[in-house]
Order: sequence, then structure tokens, then C-alpha cells
Amino acid sequence: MSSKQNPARVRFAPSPTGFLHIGSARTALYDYLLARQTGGSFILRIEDTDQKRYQESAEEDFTNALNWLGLLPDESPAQGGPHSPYRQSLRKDLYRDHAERLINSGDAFYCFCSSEQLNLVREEQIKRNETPHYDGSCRNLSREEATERIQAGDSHVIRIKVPKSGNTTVTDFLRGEITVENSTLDDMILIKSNGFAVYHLAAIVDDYLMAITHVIRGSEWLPTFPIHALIYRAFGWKEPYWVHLSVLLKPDGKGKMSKRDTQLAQDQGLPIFIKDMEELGYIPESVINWIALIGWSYDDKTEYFTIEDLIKKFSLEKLNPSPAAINFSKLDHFNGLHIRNLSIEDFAARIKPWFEKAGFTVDNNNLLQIASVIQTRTKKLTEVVSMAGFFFQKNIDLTLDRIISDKLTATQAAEAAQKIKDLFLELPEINGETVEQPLRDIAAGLELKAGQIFGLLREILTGQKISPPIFDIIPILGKDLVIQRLDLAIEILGS
RNA sequence: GCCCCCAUCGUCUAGGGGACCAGGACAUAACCCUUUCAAGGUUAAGACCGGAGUUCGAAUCUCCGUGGGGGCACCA
Repeated sequence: MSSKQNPARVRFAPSPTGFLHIGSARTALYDYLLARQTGGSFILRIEDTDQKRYQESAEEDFTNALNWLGLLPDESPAQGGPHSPYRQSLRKDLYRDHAERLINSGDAFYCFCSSEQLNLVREEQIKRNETPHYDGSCRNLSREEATERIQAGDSHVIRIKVPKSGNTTVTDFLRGEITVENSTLDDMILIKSNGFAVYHLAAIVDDYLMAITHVIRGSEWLPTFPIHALIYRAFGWKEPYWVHLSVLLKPDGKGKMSKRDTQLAQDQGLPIFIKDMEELGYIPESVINWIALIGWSYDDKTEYFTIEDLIKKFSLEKLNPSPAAINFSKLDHFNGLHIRNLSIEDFAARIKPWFEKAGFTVDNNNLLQIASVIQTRTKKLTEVVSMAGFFFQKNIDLTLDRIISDKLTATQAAEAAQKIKDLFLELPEINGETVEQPLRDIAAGLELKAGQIFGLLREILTGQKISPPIFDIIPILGKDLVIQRLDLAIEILGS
């Protein structure tokens, strides 16, 4: 049952009801990996059979998110494909036809019960402490009666006719055989009274018609899995491999990510939706790496993966069926890791927009140098402006107590600054090599520690307590700017 | 309430009867490096849910319990 042999046809089939989040992105990633690995196809199908929950913006968000992640479908509503259309609302008649085939074979039936009736029955059942289920009142309606009522215009649905006795065994790729008693299964609705199919029918019909080989979906489908298998079998179709992914839990491992938790995470600046990742300073390489490892592992050593690595190394067998908590600090770690592995040009190109957004004019020559001094220090792209903005600022925000905070008196600081300025003026070129020893000498002359001088200079040049190494900064800033900032400091200290 | 799934450090996991006084990663702490901050290096602390059984031998297999999760819509 190796997944590597035959080209897999896998589909990512989201319902357009909201933004693409980590969980569905993971499903899409695994779909993509399997398709690429086997030389198969990755299909995007939009499951928009519920017009009540439909959100127009969702589909665009899916496309953007998938795009950003680099998970480009081979077949989709936008680009079409051999099994068009890829939007379920456009395949309505197909489902109806198939449902009627099921009626003809005796595996489905028309049901005329109204929602109100059904609700009443359900309430009664709950009151009696029974599992809510369809009571079967239309199950044995004669064909003639059903036809008559339909012709009379009676509102109706189509339900699957689940065997009353016996049991059904289905096979999940990760969990093996699962057997349930048919009596615990419900005669679920296949076609709603408005003529639209529900997931249970639409997804199955499409998966078959689109020749899907591996159904990779969330484990919330496990309870209705037998129904889906029953539908396949009623049609006499060969089932695909069924792969039910574990659910994603809250970071503390206690409970599934709910709407409220999502909001909470948003408020804390934690990324839940792919659309927010970029703005929060994450790069797609790390998001992919991070997501891949929630519920999947390769071996006991390797954790760093590029998408190419993943295509080579991914395997369904190593998927973990147990629920997994989301670990956001690991995302930060991966982000730093992937940032450090970017080429300097690539990294520079990615940080450029951040400086520009902050209102700075970015000179490409400088940018490359700046990039090289901040790359190992960057975990999220959001940090680059606060870390290196001083390179671009004309006037940095210097104040007296900022400069002298380090156990230096204003007089000492002024004296030191003046000496440093004199030194720099004297030197034909200022860089780490020409400047370090003389700076240490100045410190010794003033009976200060070298660290104090370096700290002072850091404040004067950057306006920050924390910065990249000053000897890296000085040549990038250039002599003129360095002197200018020293002058400014001396002025402040003198006043 | 009923049905289904899952169960190793705080978190993600390796492990599929002896190679495990359980390995790695994140996070945490300490140290080294060091002009600050990172990065890097070294180290520390930290887990097999409980109980029966099978076996010469169980983290690994079986059963029961417990815990966690999911589902019980004319949503997906």
C-alpha cells in the first residue's frame, strides 16, 4: 500500500466560509506533497453547497494563501481541468442524478418530513435520553406515493437508506479497520429540500468522478466515515484511501482550537490564518516546515525541511493519528532558521519592503550590507525596522539620559565622545580593524572599561541599547554620518 | 446520554517485544564565545496515564479503567 508508486490524485476541498487557517493549510500541504511526490495532481475544489454560510471573500483568500505558501493546484475553479467545474454549486444536477440512482437501487429514499417535525422528534428523543436520530417515518413509503407527493409539489429531501442491522467496516489509512453497528448510523440527508446536495453526497460523488485516489481530510469526518463508505459501495465504486488527519489542539494541549481561541490568539499576535502570516513577519518556507511537523515526522533527528525535502521525504505512513497542540514558539524558531538559510540577496529583498513601509528610502548597496549584519539576529521580519531603522534615519532620537545611562556621568561621556570624534576624524578609514584598538586605548586613558565606551558609542550611533555589533555598523553608516551623530551627542551632553 | 478516535518530557515527536536506567526538537536554566543583542557550542532539568494479562522479557501486544479529543444539523 505504498503511496509512492502510482500518481496520486488528491484534492483540497475547503468550504468557503472563512479564512484559510493552519489546520486546513496542513491538509492542503499534505495533499500537495503527495501529488508532487507521486507525479500526480493536486486539485482545488470549492465545496459551496451551503449558500447560507457562503462567503464570497473566502475563495480569494484560499487562492492567495495557497499562492503565498507555494501550494499551487493543478486543477481548480480558476484554471479548470479535465473534471470541470470545480465548484460544487455548479454540479448540482450531477448530485441529484446520482441520488436518484441510489433511490432506484433501493439505497436511498424520499423523505417528506419537515424540519419542524424533525426537530420535534429530536427534542422528544433527547428528553428520553436517546441519541437524536431520524425516526424513519418515510423509509418505507411506496414508490407510487412518493412520486405522487413529489408531483403534487411536496417539499422533500433524499436520504440514504442505511441497513437496519449488521455492521459496517471501514479502513482508515492511519487507524486501520473501524467497525460500527449500522444501528448507530443515521439515514442522513443526501439532497436538501432546496435541491442542493450535502457534503456526504457531493464530496463522495466528486471524489469518484474526479478520480481521487487519496481522501485526506480532518478527523471530524470519522463519525460519518461509514456513511461515506456505504455510499461508495452502494454505487459499486472502488473506495479511495481514506486518511483522517488528527485535529489541532490549543497550544496548551487542552481542547481544540475554537472560534474564541482563534480570537484570543489573534489578539496576542499569534498567527492562526495564513493571510496574517506575512504581516506578522513569517516567511512561507518556515510556515510550511512548521505546519508539516504538526502530526507528521520523518525520523528522530531531522526537523529542518524545505518544500523540496518534504516532497522527497513525506509519507502518509508517518502521519500521527493523535491530536496535536499548536506550538507557536516553534514557528518562531523555524522562521529564524529559514531566515538564516536565505541567501543574503534573498533576505535583503524580503526585508526591503519593511523598511519602505516604515517610510525609509532604501539604497540597494547599503541594504545588502545591512542585511548581512541583521540576518542572524532576525526571527521575524517585523523586527528588522526596530533593529536596523537607525541606518536609514537622518536624525536618530537621542536624549541625555539615554546616552549616560550606563554609569557614566555627562562629563565623562562628553569627554569620551569628543575623543572618539577626534580619533575618527584622524583616521583615513574607519572600520572594525582601524578603530578597535584606539577605542580601547581611549577607554583606558579615561579609566573606563572598553565595554563602557562601546556601549556609549552604540547609543550615540544607533539610539539603541541593543544593536548589531558597532564595528559592523560603522562602515555601513560611513564616516560622515558617524561624525554627525557624534556631534549631536556632544551637543546634547554639553547642554 | 449515545457513537467514534487518541494516549511517551510543558509542547511536537523517535520508538512498532530485548539495541531504552527511553533518543531528538522547541521552550526553560546554566556555562562558553562576546562591546550589547542574536547566532553558535557545551550542559542541566524534564515523559512511557493506571491496573490486570500474554511473555523468559513490554513504552511497544490484549483487556479493563481513567483522561483527552471528535461527532450526534435540510453545516462542512
